[in-house]
Amino acid sequence: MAAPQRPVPPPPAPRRPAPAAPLGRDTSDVLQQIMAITDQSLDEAQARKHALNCHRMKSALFSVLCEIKGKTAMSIRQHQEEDPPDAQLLRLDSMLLAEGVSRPEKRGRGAAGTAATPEADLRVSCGGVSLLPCTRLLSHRLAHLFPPQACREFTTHVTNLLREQSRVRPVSSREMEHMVGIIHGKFSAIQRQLKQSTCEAVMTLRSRLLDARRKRRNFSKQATQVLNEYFYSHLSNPYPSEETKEELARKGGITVSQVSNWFGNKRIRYKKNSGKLQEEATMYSEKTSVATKVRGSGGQTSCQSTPSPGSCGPFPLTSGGDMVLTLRTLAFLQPPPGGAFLQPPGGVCLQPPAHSSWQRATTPQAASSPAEDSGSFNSDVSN
DNA sequence: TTCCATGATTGGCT
DNA sequence: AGCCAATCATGGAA
Repeated sequence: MAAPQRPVPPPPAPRRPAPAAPLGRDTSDVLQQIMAITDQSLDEAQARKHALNCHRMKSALFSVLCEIKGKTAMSIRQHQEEDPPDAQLLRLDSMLLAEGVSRPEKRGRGAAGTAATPEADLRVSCGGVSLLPCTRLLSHRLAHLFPPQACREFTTHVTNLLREQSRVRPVSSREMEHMVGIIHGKFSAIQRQLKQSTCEAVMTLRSRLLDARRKRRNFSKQATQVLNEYFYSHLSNPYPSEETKEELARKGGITVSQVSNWFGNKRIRYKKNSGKLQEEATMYSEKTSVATKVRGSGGQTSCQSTPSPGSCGPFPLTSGGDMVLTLRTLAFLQPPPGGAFLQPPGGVCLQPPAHSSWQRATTPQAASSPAEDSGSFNSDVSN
């Protein structure tokens, strides 16, 4: 096996008059100074830089570096004059604009008038649901993460750095252009990625909101019944406490906020249409009446939880006394259009109670506030 | 398809 | 924060 070829040693340098210091040592000194320059303080570095610039070997070293670079320079890709307009970026831009996340670029004063986007235009309508807070957040995030001047500033910084370096090492203008091109490329990649993720976030939000609307389902019969029973058995004060709401939510298999919504809607609709809902009220009253009779005749008599004193079971509506009051309140609180009070099923005509204040709009004679009743069944008893 | 019922949302009020 | 009133959007019956 042949011995590997050894590189041919460079021919011995022609003899010259001996310098003040050996050449090799001098060169390595200069190189060491260059290498160490980054570890020094600014002042030290400035001083060292000046010393290097004045060094008698500087021009020789510079030309050697140029030569080495000329031989070993990587093939710098001919940088494109100007990137063709990125279709994807344009699409993302127009989408963000449409979504209200970004604002149209203002091109001079004349265009500013048409480009100005009022708050109302930033509203992302999604079936009446506003995405504005989210788009504001995204817009802010986009501007914060990617300020428009960032690329320009960074490019200027790097160019200055290269100019500075060109005093100690060869930096061609082509190389600088190449570096600028790289920076622009990187920045537009970041920009594209950021815009894409923002678009995705907007789309996700939109679809979630649409789904939330679309997936509205009527409550189960169980839930409706539980809610209606409570409502009609507390007609004088249909404002369940937080605990009661939780209990109702648990029983109906819905959330507490759905219970709140339901009571909000129910109160308003009942007030608006109490005459029509009379039938429903009677139905639920009868249901609770039957349930009460069943329980009273040897059924459940034990109290499970008592959210309000004086009532038995999870809700006051299960008590017999409550039933009586349900019928009474029904009679009191649902005046016919003529204004006369209904006669309760028992046949006894009762006077209107003073606690029907939640219907103040329709029964102005009411005096007390819901807070005074506080969902307690005792308030019904007191009347 | 229309109409009504109903659950959810929003803005204003206290 | 809770409530009211108005409104929107969907479900479901006719």
